[in-house]
Amino acid sequence: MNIGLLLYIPYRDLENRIMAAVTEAGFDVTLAQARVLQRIGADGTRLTELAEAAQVTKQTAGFLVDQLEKLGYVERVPDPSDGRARLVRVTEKAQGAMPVAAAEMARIEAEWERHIGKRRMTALREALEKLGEITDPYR
Amino acid sequence: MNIGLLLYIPYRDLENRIMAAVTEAGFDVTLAQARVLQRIGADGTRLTELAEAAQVTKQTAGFLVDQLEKLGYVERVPDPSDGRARLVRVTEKAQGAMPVAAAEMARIEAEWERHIGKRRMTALREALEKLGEITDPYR
DNA sequence: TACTTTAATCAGAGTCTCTTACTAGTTGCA
DNA sequence: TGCAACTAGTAAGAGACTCTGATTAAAGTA
Repeated sequence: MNIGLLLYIPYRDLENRIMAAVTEAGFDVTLAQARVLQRIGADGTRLTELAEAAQVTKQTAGFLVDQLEKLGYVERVPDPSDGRARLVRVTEKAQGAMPVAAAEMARIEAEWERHIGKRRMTALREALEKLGEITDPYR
Repeated sequence: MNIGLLLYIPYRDLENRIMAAVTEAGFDVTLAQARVLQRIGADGTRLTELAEAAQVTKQTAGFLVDQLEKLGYVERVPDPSDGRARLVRVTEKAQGAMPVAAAEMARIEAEWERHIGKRRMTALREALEKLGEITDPYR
């Protein structure tokens, strides 16, 4: 079976379940918004960096940040080190969603490990991390 | 690092490269169209099955098949076993694209194996296949 | 100061996907 | 047989996402 599909199937399952858990907990974000939200660092992140990390154009990232801002999940503050730039930061509201996502992720990982075994799970992680070295464009 | 991202990064790289190779070879299909095209079986596949396999609604699948039909990559023929249904089949034109995609995929897999080693690659496949048992909704 | 680059935004369009509602053909069962 | 329930597919319309191209403002540089 096609390695692409093999990678995609569990990824999609994970993503769907995490989104469902977050939505269930009352946080109303879309998948695209979540993908951006996820990349925002603790001290705030510039839009351009966000766009690169999420692999979308700056326009798209800006569009999504606009929505997140309206929903109260992020705020834009001036970047003290560069007058042109602004830092996107997550608000307290968004921080409430993080543990929900993390808990669901932990639950899924535990399930996966139970099904394929601890050894295979470790091997999976190791192989993927090594693969990231040549497939991650932002590293 | 987040297992979801770990899965997604190589997947995305693979997909991007295959799409680039197919486009380069003169086949003008979009990603969404390719995702549907990929699932069509040798004897044709019903729209509903296609929608399920690609995890989109019937309407979306129909929309994409319409486009593929206009582009000459697929054709719809009556399903002899059910008067309501039609079978979507790939045309000769589309069959020309398959080897291009397959060749690029083989090239990528070889690269990956060179980087992470034969043993890890085997372990990766094995883990993913086992994971598919619980994460593939269409199995 | 003038030129080049970079961060972000604006305007507009195209693509993808969904929900709801519908038509037509099939199947199960009284 | 005849009808209710189901299934395959389509239609209409809206919303979400993403892109290209152009613009503004601030830095950096010669």
